This record gives sequence, C-alpha cells and structure tokens, in this order.
Amino acid sequence: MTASVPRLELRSETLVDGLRESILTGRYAPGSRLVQDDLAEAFGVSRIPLREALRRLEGEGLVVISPNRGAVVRPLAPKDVVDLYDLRLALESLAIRRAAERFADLRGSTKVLRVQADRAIAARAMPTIFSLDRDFHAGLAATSDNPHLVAALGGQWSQIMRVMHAYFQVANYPAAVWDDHEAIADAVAHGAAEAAVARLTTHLSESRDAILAHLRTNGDRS
Amino acid sequence: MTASVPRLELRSETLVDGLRESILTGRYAPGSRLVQDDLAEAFGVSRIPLREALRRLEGEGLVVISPNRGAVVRPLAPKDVVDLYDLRLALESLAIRRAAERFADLRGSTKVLRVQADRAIAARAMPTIFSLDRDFHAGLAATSDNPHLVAALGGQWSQIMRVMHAYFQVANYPAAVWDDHEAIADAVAHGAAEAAVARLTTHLSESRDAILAHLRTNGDRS
DNA sequence: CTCGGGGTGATTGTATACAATCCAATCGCG
DNA sequence: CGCGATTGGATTGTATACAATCACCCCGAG
Repeated sequence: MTASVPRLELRSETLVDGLRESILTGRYAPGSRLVQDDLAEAFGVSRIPLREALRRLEGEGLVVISPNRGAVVRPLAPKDVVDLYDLRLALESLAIRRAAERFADLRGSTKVLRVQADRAIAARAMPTIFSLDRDFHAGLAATSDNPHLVAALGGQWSQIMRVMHAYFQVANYPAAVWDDHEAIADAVAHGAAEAAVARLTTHLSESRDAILAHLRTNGDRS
Repeated sequence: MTASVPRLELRSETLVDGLRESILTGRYAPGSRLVQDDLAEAFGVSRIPLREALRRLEGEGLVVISPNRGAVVRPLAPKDVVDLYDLRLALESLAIRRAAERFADLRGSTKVLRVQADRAIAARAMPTIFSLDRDFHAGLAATSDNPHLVAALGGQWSQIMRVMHAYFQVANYPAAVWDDHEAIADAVAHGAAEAAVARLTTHLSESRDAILAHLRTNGDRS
C-alpha cells in the first residue's frame, strides 16, 4: 500500500502527523516500544525521516527516547492524569477569561458539534467522540487570541487524549459532557467568565474522575 | 552529577543542549536562518544528527522548519511577549498555589541566588543574571510537585529568555527583581498563596513592561 | 525600464551502508 | 548446581553519497 508515490509532498511532515495520530488514538499504547525498522517499513520510508519524526514527537512530549535503547510512547501513571487536569484547568480558565472579554460567541459551532456527537455516541464510535470533544476545547482555546496558549493547551490535550484512549476502551463517556459544553459556550458569549470557569471546573473534575475510575478498574498494567 | 565520561556520550543529546543554549542566549537571534551545513561543521558532526536536533527543537517551539527552505529561529513579535507573559502568569500562579499548600520553603536557596545575582550585577554579566533569574522561577515551579507544569513553564521560560537576550543588550534590569523573589518565597513559605500571587503579578508586569519598552526603543529589526 | 524565462549554485531531503551498542541466551568454570 | 564471562543477533547511531528542490541572477522580449 505504500503507494507508488513519487507524489508525496514531504515525507517528514506526513510522518509526524501519522505517528502522532497513531499515538493519540492508542494504536501505539503508552509504554510500548517504537522500533525504527518496523515503523519505517510500516510507513514506507527509510529510518532517516522516521528518526526525525520521533525527535519531533519527543520535543512535544509524546515519546521518550533513551540513547542506544530506542523510543517508547511516554508512559502515563495515575498521578499524570491528576497533574495534567490540574494544569489544563489553569490553562483553559485563562482561555475562557480572554474569550469572555471579547464576548466570543461559539454557540453556533458548539451546537453543530453536539449534533455530530450524538450521532457518534449512537454509533459507539469512541475515537470520533474524543475528536469532537477535542474540537470544542480547541475552538474555545482559539478564541483566546493567544497562540502560545493554544499551543500549550494542544500539548496538554494530546496527553489527555492518550489517557482517554488507553483507559476508555468501553463506551462509558460521562453523559453531561455536551450539556457542559453548551453551558460554557453560553456563559462565554455573555461575558460571564467566572460562571464559565465554574462550570468548566466541575466539567473537568467529572472527566478526570471518570478516567481515574476506569484506570483503577482496568489498571492491570504495571 | 555528570558521570566521569570523558568520551562523547551521544552526539544528538549534547547537540540539542548546545543548540538550545545558543538560541536561548541569543547567539542565534530570533529570525535568523540555521543552515545545516554551517551548524554541522560548527558542532563537528554530520547533518544527520544535526537535523534530528533541529526537529527536537521544532517540537519545543524554538525553531520553525519550512519544507525545502530550512530552519529559522522562531521570530518574536511584541504581541508574543504579551501573550507569553499572560500565559506564564497563569502557570506560575498555579505553581505558587500548589507550593503554598505544602508550605514549601525555598527562602534558603533564594538567598543564595541573591548573593550570586548581586555579584553578577556588579560584573554586568547579563547572561548570568538571566540564568539566576531562571533558577529562581524554576525552583519555584519544581516545588509544585507537578512535572507537567514544570515542563510547560520551562517551555515558556525558554521563549521569554529568548526575548530578554534579544532586547536586553544593555544592562537595565529592573532593580526590584530580587526583592520580589524574596517576598514571593517568603509568602509561599508561610502558605500565603494569594499574597505570593499578587506579588508575582506585579513582578511579571514590570518585567514585561521593561522588555516592551526596550523593544520599542531598539526595535529597529523588521 | 519592467516583466517573464530559464539555468545555475546553494541547500535541503532521503536512501544505502556501516560502525557502535545493547540484550539475552549460552557456555565454561568453580 | 550456581554464576559470571562471552558471543551472537537485534537495534540504534552516524557518515557518505546522491536526488530533489529552491532562490537568485542574468538575459531578452515587449
């Protein structure tokens, strides 16, 4: 399937995206080894661009590379979940406050997302659900008009998405998620920053606790 | 400490550190091109490990790589300074709150830093001053007991350090910096999180404004 | 003088090839 | 039988070599 291909734009770029997606969706689980020869063959390239892609992801914090011992998908312990959510709350609160200052109205797109989400939930398509969830929070971040904040949040979300895919194998998504989203979008649109932050706080707490619960139930990995 | 290791440990690792340091200290200024052949020769390696190092730094947000057009040190506009400080305040406030919860006492090391800083100021050694400033804030972050927060703050600090070196060529460091540090450390040690945050807020505002002022004065670059 | 149109040198992108290192299983010795 | 040395295979690290792409300059037509 490595298409005949001279058409490829730039190997490295598509490689980074492909690898990142594979890690985020759990195709390569936290802690698993990333053997260069195998990956190179799987993506149809030599090891040179592949190694560069790994370095890129190392910089993003998705993989850990030990000299002469190779790369592994960065492991995730329960404490990481707590720490990540703590951090994420601070970042996203800032995003909300900045967005509310300008009365950013993203209720429209939120509604669209909800429709798509309902469909995905009916179809039990977890990856799609996660993706739509991410879209909402990414949209929220974007309205902050602070690219550095967007980047930082994107990094945190990557980590969290990894946890979700690692532990949410069964569909057991917190039900009120999309209600929370609407409430937050509504508050932001009215400039009610603190109300939005309050709702976000409970929103994230529930999400975090759901993950931690699943983690303890299915937490049979070392 | 660094094991005896006389011979070269691993090219890539020392390369990344060396390159990062060169960028942070302004040896390669924001916006300047990073030609692979030149850097490879300068560091005495081939282009392969060098390219990997660049990818790593791209992941950290220090360089930007355009396909077939090479890498440049990520440019920094005035708005970046504002955005970075906005973000940094949120992150460091979180660090302070977590540190204050445990009454972390870093007044001892802060005092040591101040002594070293006074010496550096007398010697007009700006890079050393920046470094000691970073040490204080890094120490503060470390007491949060949240590695992800430490990493995020480290990334922000890298960006800010780049701005400092780019615009603070002349020694004009805000005078009250080390008083602020002592006040913050003192408040944290007494568990007075909000007092520490308040002092941090003015501390960062002054630092930011000093940079912006210099930026406007010396801002003759495109 | 301005605007395309090549052509050329400089620079990046990737594959192949080989050296260095690590890991595990085996062997030898007590 | 236990345990450290050793060796072989697997895997990573780097250099050399070459292909692909781009930027710049020069030139000629309008």
